[in-house]
Amino acid sequence: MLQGTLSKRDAEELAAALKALADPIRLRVLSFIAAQPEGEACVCHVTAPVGLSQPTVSHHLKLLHTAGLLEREKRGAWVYYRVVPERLEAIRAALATTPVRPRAAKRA
Amino acid sequence: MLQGTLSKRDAEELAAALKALADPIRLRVLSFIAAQPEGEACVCHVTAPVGLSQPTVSHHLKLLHTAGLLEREKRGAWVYYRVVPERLEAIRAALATTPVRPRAAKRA
DNA sequence: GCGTGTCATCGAGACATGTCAATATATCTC
DNA sequence: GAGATATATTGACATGTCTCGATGACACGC
Repeated sequence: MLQGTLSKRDAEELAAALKALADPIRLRVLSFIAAQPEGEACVCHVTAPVGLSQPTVSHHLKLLHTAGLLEREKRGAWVYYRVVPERLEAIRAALATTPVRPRAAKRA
Repeated sequence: MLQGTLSKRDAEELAAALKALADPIRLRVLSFIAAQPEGEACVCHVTAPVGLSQPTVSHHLKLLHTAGLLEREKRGAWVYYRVVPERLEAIRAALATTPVRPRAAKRA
């Protein structure tokens, strides 16, 4: 997708997605959740590893969710977050400089 | 690289690289330069397409250069910038969730 | 050397972001 | 319903980022 000059709208969209990723805390949260055996984690489970207050973690989770990188599922009093690999893959594909191989980005 | 939980340092490094990309102007600048037939462009050539002042464009170019995404070459009064595809590729590789195929990330 | 053109840096203003304490909302248990 | 636990929202503060005009630094041609 980085072949021709990006349109204003495309650039803004891609930048918004990258902005969600461009934070060390959010990257750690994302990788932490992805690394769970069940592939999911509730907020209270994430707070300790990153060493920040619960509201702050909640805020980051919200940003990641809004960016489509995490999906949210409420189960009782808990809220479980799970990574959306397709979304991450789409962002990676958007950064490809070499012509996108037809197969690689196909599965949505 | 997004397999285990990212270390603090790795997360900060990757976040810094993504921060350089996470701006619509910089994405457009990057794609614009990459789209040039010669693969390079001088500052004055970039200013008009993005519609911002010269100091602002210079600032963005500096950020991209600092992040290792652009290389700088001075030729007379002009300064030419060129995309460093390996750097972009490294960032893409760092975002891979699926186990990295041994071949893909090999060429540094 | 002087004017012109290109690029970088500086300083300042406007705005966005990360963080927390305090509070609100929701759920479960008793 | 009261108390306890989990999560989200609010308000406030500090810090970072984007942008510009003004200025500085360098190269070229006369």
